[in-house]
Order: sequence, then C-alpha cells, then structure tokens
Amino acid sequence: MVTLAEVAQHAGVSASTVSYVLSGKRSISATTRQRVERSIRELGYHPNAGARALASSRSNIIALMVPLRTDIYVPVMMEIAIAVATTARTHGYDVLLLTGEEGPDAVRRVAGSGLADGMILMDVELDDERLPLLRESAQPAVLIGLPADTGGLTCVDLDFRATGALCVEHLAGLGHRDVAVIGEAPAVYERHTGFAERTLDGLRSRARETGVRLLHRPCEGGYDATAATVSRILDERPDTTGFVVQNEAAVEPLLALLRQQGRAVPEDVSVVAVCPEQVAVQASVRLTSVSLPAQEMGRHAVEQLVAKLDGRGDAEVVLLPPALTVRASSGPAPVR
Amino acid sequence: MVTLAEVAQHAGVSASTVSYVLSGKRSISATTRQRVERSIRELGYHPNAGARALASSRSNIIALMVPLRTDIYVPVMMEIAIAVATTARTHGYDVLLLTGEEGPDAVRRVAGSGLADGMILMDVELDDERLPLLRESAQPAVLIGLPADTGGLTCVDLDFRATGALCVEHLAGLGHRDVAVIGEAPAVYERHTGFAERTLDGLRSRARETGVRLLHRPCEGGYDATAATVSRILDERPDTTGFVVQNEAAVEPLLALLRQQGRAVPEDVSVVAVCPEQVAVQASVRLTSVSLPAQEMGRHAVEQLVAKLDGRGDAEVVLLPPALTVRASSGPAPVR
DNA sequence: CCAGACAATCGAAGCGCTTCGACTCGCCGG
DNA sequence: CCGGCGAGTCGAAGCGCTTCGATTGTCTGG
Repeated sequence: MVTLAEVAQHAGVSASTVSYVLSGKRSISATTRQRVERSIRELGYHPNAGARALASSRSNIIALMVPLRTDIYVPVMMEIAIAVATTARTHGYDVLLLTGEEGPDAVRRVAGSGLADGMILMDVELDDERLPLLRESAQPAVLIGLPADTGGLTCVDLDFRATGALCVEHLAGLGHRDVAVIGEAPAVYERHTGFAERTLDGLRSRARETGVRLLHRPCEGGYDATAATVSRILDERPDTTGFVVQNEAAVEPLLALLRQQGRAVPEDVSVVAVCPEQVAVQASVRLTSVSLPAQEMGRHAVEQLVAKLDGRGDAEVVLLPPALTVRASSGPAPVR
Repeated sequence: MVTLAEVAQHAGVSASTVSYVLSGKRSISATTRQRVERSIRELGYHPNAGARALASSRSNIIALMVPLRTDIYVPVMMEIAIAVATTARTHGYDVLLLTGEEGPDAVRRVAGSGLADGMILMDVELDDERLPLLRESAQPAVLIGLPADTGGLTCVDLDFRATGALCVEHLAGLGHRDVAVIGEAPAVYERHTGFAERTLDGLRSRARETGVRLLHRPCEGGYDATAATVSRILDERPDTTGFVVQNEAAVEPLLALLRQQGRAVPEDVSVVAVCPEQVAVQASVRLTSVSLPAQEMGRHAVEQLVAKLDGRGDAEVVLLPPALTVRASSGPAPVR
C-alpha cells in the first residue's frame, strides 16, 4: 500500500505539497505538479479513504436509504438508486446502500459515525419516523418523496397532484365522463405514502372541475386481485369508459381483462397509466402514460445534496412537472 | 461530536479501556464495562468510522458492483442487492453501491483506497475484464455468476446447467417430445453471460439424454419480439408442445399469444419458466418454474465474503441447486 | 511464603492524511 | 536600495481510533 509520504519522497517534495497537488487548495508550480503527478502514476498511489475522512472530516460518501420491501415499485427504486450512484460519482461521491430495515437507527448510526456526509431517503411516508432524527441531528439530507411537514427539509418528488390532474384532464378532454382509478395496494394508502394520496387529490380536484365522475379503488395488483377490482368497478359504474392505473402490477392484468371482456382499447375504453416509461412502452398495448422520472429524481436529489454539502443552500422542495405522453391506449370516449 | 477520549474521561478510565470494551479484544471487569457502557449511552457516543478505518485498516464496508443496465433482470438484481445489504448488516458491514459504469476502474479505486474490505460483483461475464485486476490486487471478492475461468475466485450462482436439465426433465417426464426454448435477448448471448449459456447446455444435454427435440431461439422480450419468435418457432416445429422461457419480458407476451391462438395452457401446451418466484406466481397463469433464488444468492455471497475476511478460507464455487415448482402451466403432453 | 500465571488496566506509538502557520525567494514600487 | 507582497514550499500538529507492550494486583501451586 503506497502512502502519501512515499509519493512525496519519490517526487522529492514534502508530504503537504503532494496533498496540495491532490486537492488544489494552494497554488503549486507547474513543474512540481508534474513531478508529483508522475510519481503518483508510477507508484500507483491511491489516497487512503479512512485517513482522508479522519483528517478532513469528510467521507465523500452519500448514504442512500432504500425501502426494504421488494414487492413494490422495484424498477423505479432501482432506477433511482442507479441514477443516484452514477450522479454521485460525477461529483466525487460514493454511495452507501442502507435498507429501510434499520429504520431510524440507521440515521443515528450514519450521522453519528461520520460514515457519510449526507443522506438521501427514499419512500418517505407522510409522517416518517426518521424525520425528527434528521432534523435534530442536522444531518444534511434530501428526501425523495414528500412528507406532511416539509419544514426545514429538502425534498425532491414528482408533482403527483399535477400528475393526477393531468390524467383526468386528458380523459376529460377526450369526452370521458366516468373514470375509474385503479390505485395502489391498500397498504400503501394505510401507510400514508404521500405520493398515492397526492395523486388522488389531483385526480379528484380536477375531476370536480371538469365534471368527471371519479371512482377510486385500491388494488393489490396481480391477476386475481385486479379482476376483482375491475369487476367491482364495472358493477358500480357500468358506464366507465376511462381508467387511470397507478399500480404497475395491475397494468397488464387490466389490459388482459378488458380484452377478455371484449372491450377494445382505446375504442371502447381508454387507459392512462402512471408508471415508468419502460412499462408503458412494453405493455401489450402501448400505454398513454405519465412517466415516473426515476432517473431525474435520483439526479436531482444528489445535486441538491451536493449543493448543501458545498454550503450552497438551495431550494427546499423541488416538484418535477409531470409529462403525459399520448400513446395507443387512449382515445375519444365512445358515443352512446 | 463525542469522542472516545471524552467517554473515557466521563467513565474515569483510559481511552484504550473504552476501546477494549467496544471491541471485546481483551478482558474487562464487569464493573468497568458497565461504567463505560453507561457513559457511552449517556453521551450518545458513536465511534468515528474514518478513525476506526485508519487505525485498524478495516472499513467494515463491502462494495457491491451492480450492472448499469437497468433494462434486464431488474427485480432479481434489486432483490440480490437488498439481500446483500441486510445480510451484510447482520455481520457488521455496510454496503457501498458501485455501478458497472466505472468498470474495472472501480475495482482499482476501491482496492487502492481501502474504501471497502472486499467486494461482490454481480452480472459477471464469462470473460470479465474486472477479473484480472481482482486477481492481481488480491482484493477479497465474491462473484455472483460464473466466469469461464474460476481459478482463484470465489463464486456463487444458481446451478444453471442443472436448471436447464430440470426443465427438460420435467417436460420429458410429462411426455413432451418437442420443446422450444425462448431465451434471453441475443445481446445476452453475445456478451457471453455465463448463466444463459450454461442453461442452454443443461437443456441440450438432458434433451439428448431423454430424446427430446429442442429448439432454442433468443428473444428480445416485449410483445412484438416475442410474437415474432413464437410464430417462427411454430412454423419450424408445429408439433411443439412444451416451452421453456428464460426471459422475464417474454413470459406474459408468450402466455397472451398462446391464448390468442387458442392453445390452452396446460392442456395443449406446457410452459416452464426460469424466473423469480414472484413473476411465476403473478403471471396470468400460475407458472411451473425454476425460481431464481435471488435472496439466497445475495446472502451466500456475503457469507462467503465475510468468511474470507475473517480468514476462514472457504469453498471456491458454490452452485445453488435449482428447485422446480409445479404450478398450473404444465401438464401431460396432449395425445395425438 | 514465593515464583509464576493470569486478569485488568494504562500509556504511548502510530494509522495516512489535511491544514495552518511559517519560511524562502524573486520582484515591485517608492 | 529596502520594505512588502505573493507564489511556492515545508514542518508539524493533529484528526479519533486501535494495539502493543508494560504495569499492577490477585491467585495458585509447590
């Protein structure tokens, strides 16, 4: 293991000079810099992370807390995680992967040990138990998702209210009067995950404004559960011609069921999904959808956090504007 | 930020004593231990990770390299990653998330900087460019997946040869004589990802032994590509009554197509999938499948690595035995 | 009753890096 | 010709922890 001191000796300079070459915090003559850089290369020197962290009290690590549940929004989570990791690297940070399992303790551990310089929390609930800790520990953090009280916190999320509104608007614009929402699993609402409720808010308020009749039903996802939900919806509102789906696991089952019942998409029934682009494109019908900009969220979160760590205080809440892409699953409401 | 020294002072002992209480590397009297532990609690002490790493040259961090591609086996990857993270925690390790993006450089960086004590590589290719580095740097590592040359490396993987064999065996046992394999995307085979080729090996050799006629076709996944692949297969071998699918993105399309063509599953056609359990259960037909034991692989990988780090040298290659679960998609071959 | 063994504790020497103050030049303006 | 300045470099003092003797008692067996 090559050390700074060895590089210094090899280059014929002092250790501090090498350090300044590395950090650029003081001016170094061109010749010295080159000599040092050459030694670094020749010896294959890599600064020791621990020593660096100790001396500078900066670990150059960002902690990312992902939810433990592997049953839900997996691709989205993964995409965010990967976006976080790659974006972090471009800013010179590495990413520490924490699972939700440890819960609040993880916050304590990371903040206390100086393992990471800051953290990004995913899957934030409206009344998340990690938040008080975050506030009191003054740990630089960015949330992906929106809690009930955002005071003093930096958050990044898709604007789900606007997303909901956009879906209804699209269907209303096509003449649909009865729209059903196939929502997330009941557990998601019970946990008060913010995005689900905000979407619903947006759906409802725009429905009110446009005179659309809205029916919302949570749905577990999977074929059987979706079948039950859909048949219940069609019993209650036989005139339903528009569906909004916010549950990846219900998308394909829904399409299969509609086909099976002889309802053509989009001639008889229109479907709008809130899902990652990939899902919308790969479905059996190319879906009109509002995409979940997972990558962008991950990237934004890191950039907000890095800004904080650099002392550039920044915006508190960033809501990414939703974009609806019209594909093959929505069209004018059938004339009756 | 509370330090060891402050805890020592508060407890009226020396710093080294506190350290030994924490590490348990020397015997400490019960009374002293309790006093120290009390001080730790009262002061809310957390050891500083950097200092610890520097002094002990152990970071207690495991690096996990996940593939950058977000288009393939995402749920499996995620499940493995989460299993790695949680298992690592139970052994006192944290997990650093590296994306494939950096490629071999990441290995150099991590090995050189002492950022992590060891690493786990996912999505290993037959002739992976990270392997030479791994060998020369003597970095403790575990691969998930099997390269061509496993010499000096520790690997964990599902036994894909046996998996392939098992699938054929199951179908052969049910009387199927013509079996088609819908494989991974061509790119996967071109990259020489080991598991795809090994599965194929297993399929073929058992087909030979059981006298089954086997047709293998790579498939991109998605509806259109799968449709093309299936119709080609049925043109070439109209008597095909058994399908083996090893591409999650082709599973649902395949089932839809079969339905559409009026081929009943499992009465007319049997389908066996190689996929995560969740996919098999949530499909429109509950699939007979060999599951990808993602969690188990993650857990095993960590345990192998921890063993290495503890100086307990261990087995070189661990192949997890496949298990086929019979569900609703396979049955006796139709009588002609 | 003493040598030797053992348990419990302390002190000090680092681990490899960053950073601050100080020092040495060469150069400029007065 | 001298004081002062900035660029470039060095030395040394830590950062908070682990770990290796060394030290002090306390027991034990002979």
